[in-house]
Amino acid sequence: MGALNRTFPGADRPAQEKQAPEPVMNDKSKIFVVEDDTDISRLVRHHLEMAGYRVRSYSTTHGVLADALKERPALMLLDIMVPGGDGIDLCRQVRQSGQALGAIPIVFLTAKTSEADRIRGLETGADDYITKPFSPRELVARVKAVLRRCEAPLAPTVIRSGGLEIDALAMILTVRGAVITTTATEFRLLHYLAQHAGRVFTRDQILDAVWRETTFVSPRSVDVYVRKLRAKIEIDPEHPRYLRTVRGAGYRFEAPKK
Amino acid sequence: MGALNRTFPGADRPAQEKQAPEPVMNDKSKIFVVEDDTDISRLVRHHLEMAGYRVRSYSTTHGVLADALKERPALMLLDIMVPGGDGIDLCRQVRQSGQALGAIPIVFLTAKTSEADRIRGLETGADDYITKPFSPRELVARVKAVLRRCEAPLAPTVIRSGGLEIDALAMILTVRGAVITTTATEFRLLHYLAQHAGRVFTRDQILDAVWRETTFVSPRSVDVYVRKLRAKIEIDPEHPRYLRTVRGAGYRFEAPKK
DNA sequence: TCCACTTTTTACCTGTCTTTAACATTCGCT
DNA sequence: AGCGAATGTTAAAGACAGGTAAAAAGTGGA
Repeated sequence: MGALNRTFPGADRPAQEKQAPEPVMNDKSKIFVVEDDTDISRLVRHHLEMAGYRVRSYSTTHGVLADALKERPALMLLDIMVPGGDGIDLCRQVRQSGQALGAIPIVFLTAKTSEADRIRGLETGADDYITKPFSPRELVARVKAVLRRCEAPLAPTVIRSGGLEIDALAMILTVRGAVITTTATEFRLLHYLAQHAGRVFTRDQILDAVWRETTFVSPRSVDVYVRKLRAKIEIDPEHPRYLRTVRGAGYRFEAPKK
Repeated sequence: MGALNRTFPGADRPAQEKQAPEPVMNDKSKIFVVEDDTDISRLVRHHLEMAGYRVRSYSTTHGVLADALKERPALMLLDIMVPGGDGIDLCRQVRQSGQALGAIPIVFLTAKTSEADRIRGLETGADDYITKPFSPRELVARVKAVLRRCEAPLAPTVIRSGGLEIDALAMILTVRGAVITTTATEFRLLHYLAQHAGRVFTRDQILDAVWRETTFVSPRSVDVYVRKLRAKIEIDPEHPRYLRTVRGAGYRFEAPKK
């Protein structure tokens, strides 16, 4: 993905379409946290680090923008009220910083449940909004979710594999030339497995990745969806060649050899 | 709905890719539960056991820390209010116990929805927070999720050794160019031994590492699996060069020299 | 509201895997 | 060589994982 320069900046793009910052790759695991309450800051840092991110903390907005330009974090977590200019201002600055940072995902963090704040935050272009108190699980889940959402355009938008064409942006599945309709869950599942073709996932891992957070679903649901997908994509659903069962482990997507 | 509130019938603990045993190994399936309400305690125990965990219950915090140091559970579920010092204190002690236990995941359990408690709990370093009443499914799902998050995200690389290729991510075994199908247990066994090539393991050590903890299996089962593997990977199963028997001790994996 | 559709659970069925136990063989020792 | 212990081998019973279908539960629109 070494594309150097995409021709046009966000000019005619719909605002919400997260455009991958092509020119300079961000650091996929670095997260900036701007939060003045040191307890919360430590807490957040700890859990993000446990989840495998590298964290840089700030207690004011001072210097954040400059550092961000240099270090290109993957995401910013901003307390909506911090000394030295509040998070909303910072968010706005980031969004206006042009191509360099404009697309970076921003998540607000706040004790307030106030609708007004919430709306202001989202209007400035935040990607999500977490109100304190939050569980670490929720925090990490949402950070992951936002990153996942923003990652999609980075990955090739269309996965082509042995007669399948999975267009994630358009959510269109084409099987050997024919467009096949799928439900949202079916599509996400297929997309996820195909994206990591060759790797085995347990049902639990699949639930984590494909199902929405906060739902607690029996692992056997995965089986049901695999079956539905097989009916749609396999030449002979009795002898699946794309969606392989790995007995005792889970499922694996394979591109069948000719 | 005859089965009232069962979780998933004992079945579904997917054969998790048993990862390399890290320096200090906790007991991957043992959970401590500290809860004074015996009804809830029994309920929790029951559902965790159904999900394949071994549970040790306490009705006060007394002795918990000492036991934890000895038994190294994989996770602790603490009621936030228990007699004999509350769960938050215990959590803090655990977190301050240094390397030994400091990283152990802790999940709070509470009837309170009080914001204050919630924040206090999370600030002491809990990993999640479940408020009563909770559904058994949620309980199990969250415990699993926390454990999964804390697992070492070690990327098992492909092990290549004298004509064998053991790809743990894909769960594919290739022997001198040919893909060989294996059962999950066969694969885990081979993977484990190959990962620690050159070292002898007793049957009991192998059972501990490769079999799931909750089952009690005769050590001779190992012999049977070694035989199956030999049939699949050895050039001459009569004179094994990969899976060597160490009489009186156990087995050892070796990469045969050309 | 009803209807159509998606999601999720549940139960049953089948083929495969696991485990044990019995018997055979080999090894190390005296 | 002979003995006992450790390991190899085999087969069979039972457990279990996964496929499947159908019901139940949830959703959204007309």
